[in-house]
Order: sequence, then C-alpha cells, then structure tokens
Amino acid sequence: MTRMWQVGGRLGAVPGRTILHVDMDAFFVSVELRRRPELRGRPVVVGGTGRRGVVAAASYEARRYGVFSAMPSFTARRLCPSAVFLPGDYAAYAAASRDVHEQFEAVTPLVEPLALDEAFLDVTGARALLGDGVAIGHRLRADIEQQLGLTCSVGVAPNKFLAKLASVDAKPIAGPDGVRPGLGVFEVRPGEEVAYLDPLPVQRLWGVGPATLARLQRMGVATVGDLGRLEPAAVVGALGRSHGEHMLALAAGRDDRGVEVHRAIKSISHEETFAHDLHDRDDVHRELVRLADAVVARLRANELAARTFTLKIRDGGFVTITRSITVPGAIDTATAVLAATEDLLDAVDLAAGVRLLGLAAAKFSAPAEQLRFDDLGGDDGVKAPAVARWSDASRAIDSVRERFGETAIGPASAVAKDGVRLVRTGTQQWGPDHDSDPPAR
DNA sequence: GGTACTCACCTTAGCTGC
DNA sequence: GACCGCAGCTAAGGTGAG
Repeated sequence: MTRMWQVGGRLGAVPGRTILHVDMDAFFVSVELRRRPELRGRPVVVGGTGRRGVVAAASYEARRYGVFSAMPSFTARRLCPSAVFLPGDYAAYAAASRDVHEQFEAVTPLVEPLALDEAFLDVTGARALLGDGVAIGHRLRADIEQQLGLTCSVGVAPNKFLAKLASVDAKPIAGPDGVRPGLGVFEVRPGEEVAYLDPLPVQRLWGVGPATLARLQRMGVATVGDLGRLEPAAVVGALGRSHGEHMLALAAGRDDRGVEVHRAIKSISHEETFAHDLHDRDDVHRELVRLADAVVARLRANELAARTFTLKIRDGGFVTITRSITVPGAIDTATAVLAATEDLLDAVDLAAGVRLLGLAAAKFSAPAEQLRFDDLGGDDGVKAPAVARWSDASRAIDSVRERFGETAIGPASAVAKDGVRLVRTGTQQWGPDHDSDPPAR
C-alpha cells in the first residue's frame, strides 16, 4: 500500500483530470531580447539597477555565473560584471503576458493566472480534441514560440501542485559548461506521484521556505519521503495544524484544489524602498501622501473601498514594524486614508531613519462614505459639500490620469522639495533604479 | 557588509460581549 | 461581583510564493 492511503485515505487527483502548469522561460529577459536581439547569447539581467535593487530575471547565460531572481543587484554585478543590466519595463511585460494568455485561452477557458509569466490550465475537457496533456503541452510551446517569439516550459500532472513541480523539470539547465535545452514538457503520470515525490528535497514542496525547512531539518527531514514517513501528529506539532496537514497532503501527492479562473482581490498595497533612508518626518509624510494616492487610485480602478489600512515601516537597521487601523466605513479617497493613517505614522519613532514605507488596504466592500458630525448638513442629514467634493475630485483625477498618464496629476503635498518634479505614483517593482542624492536635511 | 515588491494566509495575543 | 469559557474581532508579526 502506498503512503497516500496512510495520510488521508484519499487520492489527491480527481480521477482523469489533467492540469498543465505553463511557465515562461526567463520571461522578462526574453521580452527584452525580442526588441534587442543583439543581446542574445549574452548574460542579461533585468531588475532594479540601484544599490538597493534586486534581480527580477536573469538570462540562462547569467545564471551560469550564479545570478538568480531576488538576488541583490549589487551581488549580481559582483558575480557577473560582464552582464548587461536593464531596468524593468513592467508595462511591456504585462502586454506580453496578455498575448501569452490569449494562447492559453485558445486551448481552454479554464486558465488560472499565477503571475505574469505562469498559469495553470485545466485541459481535461480539451483532450478529446487536442490529444493528451503532453501533446497539448508541446502544441502550446510551439504556438507561443512561433507567434510570440517566446519560449516556455510545461508541467503535466493530475493536479496543480504536481504540475508546478513538473514544469521545473522541463526547464533549460544552466551549468558551468553552458546552457542545455530542457525537455520542454515533463509529465508526472497518474499512479507515479509518490515515486516522483519521494526523492525530492523537501524544500521543493510548495510552502516550505527557510523557516519551515529549518523546523523540518531539526526533525531529520531532508526529502519529501522523509516527511511522509513521520507521524502526522509530530508534523502538526512542529508546523501547526493548518500548515502541517497541508504539508502532509502535498507530500502524499494530494492536492484537490481546482483551477480558479476568477479570484477576488483581498488586499492592495504599495511599498517602496528609498535609495537613501529618510530622516525628516516631513519627507516621510510626503511619501505617505504619495503611497495613499497610489493605493486609492487602484482601489477606485477596481471599484473597491477598504476599511483596514496597514502602515509598514522598515528602519535603517532593517527592523520592520506594521501598524494598522480599521475604520467604521469603507473609504476610497486619499484624504480619508491619510486622515486614518497619519496618526499611526505620528506615533512611530523615526529616529533610526526610514528605509522602506508601505501602505496596504484590506477588508474591501463597496464605497460607503463615513461622515463626521461636522460633515453633516441640516436636520435632514444631507451630506455637506466637502465629502462629495473629495469624492468627485478623486474621480476627476482618475480621468486625467487615464487620458494623460500617471504623472500628469497628483497631490500637491507629494511634490518633491525642488517644487517642480511631480513624484511618481509609486510602482518601483524591483527597488530603486538609481542611487539619487539623499534628500536635503 | 548586503537583503524588492505584492499578495495571501497563518498564528498569537489582547479585548469585548455573552 | 468574580470568574470562566467561548466566539468574534482587531492588531501585529511571521512565512511563503512569484
């Protein structure tokens, strides 16, 4: 009897289901190489180019030198000084992602986007027309390469978790001796789940990061098979009930989550690491205005308003704190959000400087303007003009930005100290792109 | 010495009401 | 009135993914 039955008494795969995990190869770099073909074959790194930036994507030639995603750009430059470093162009990657997803939807409507460069596809219903999962995977790869000039790797399996692992085994391999093409498509067949999983390092499981790995290693766990052989009670004791049971299910190859085509947004956040720590409270406040403006713009774009706002501050010593507040009624204007969060900021000691500032919105509902007594009009409780004006002004700002661009208009209190430059609305995906002068004290 | 951003989910603790 | 258990909510922090 296999381990599958010991843990849950239930096979994870829905009988006959075929899931594809499609993962674009070095996606951001590949998009850059389409418009700069002269860089093909060279080590190329995309990401934040400043001292505090990180690598968003590295070409396989750069990976030969040990350069990987999420590595500080500073370290990447040291490892591979000959690499071409390019700042990220999020809009271009999003556009390419839309093209790729059109290819997915030509195969099946059951597509769950996971990120710009990857998705799950439930192709169970497409098999009768297009062949088995492996055949569909090869066809998708060929179509994407021919029509978009981009390459991808495909994992095929009876569930999402195994398909995700399988796509890694389909990837090209960057070694000291060069870059070898991968299989392109790799399948974990039904019935082979445990045999495939058992020898894998336990950190390949979805949900095992550095903290969980350390706990499992203390229990003598090195492989997925080691984890599966532990007493369930011991795993739950070490990892907590929810996380522990989930890990045991994955170790047994069980994952019956379906492909979710539509997923509701639960939070919207913006955060930014500054090229130099901020020491002046006014500077920090100005950044808060900018972040609030960016967050509420996205709230309104999604026709949402939020009740909970969380301020995140990382100081010069890399110590991070969060402070949150929940307001009685959902709000979606910068003035209301600032009124709610300024007190949180004022209560924080900023003596160590501010390296990063972030603002997140959560607990969404339809916009419901929360009035104060002094916002109320006469005996009939008619809304005073102030509230309506801010709401109208916010929507007017949205219209101007839609027509003239994100930087066309913004809060006056977020204008930089030179009094001229309108500060960006804040999408620094991979850290500061340059190391500008510190703000004047 | 260096360590991004966005989002989701979990745990723990404290508070309140019943 | 004091205490207990429980549920629900909020706040804060941690973890993990891509």
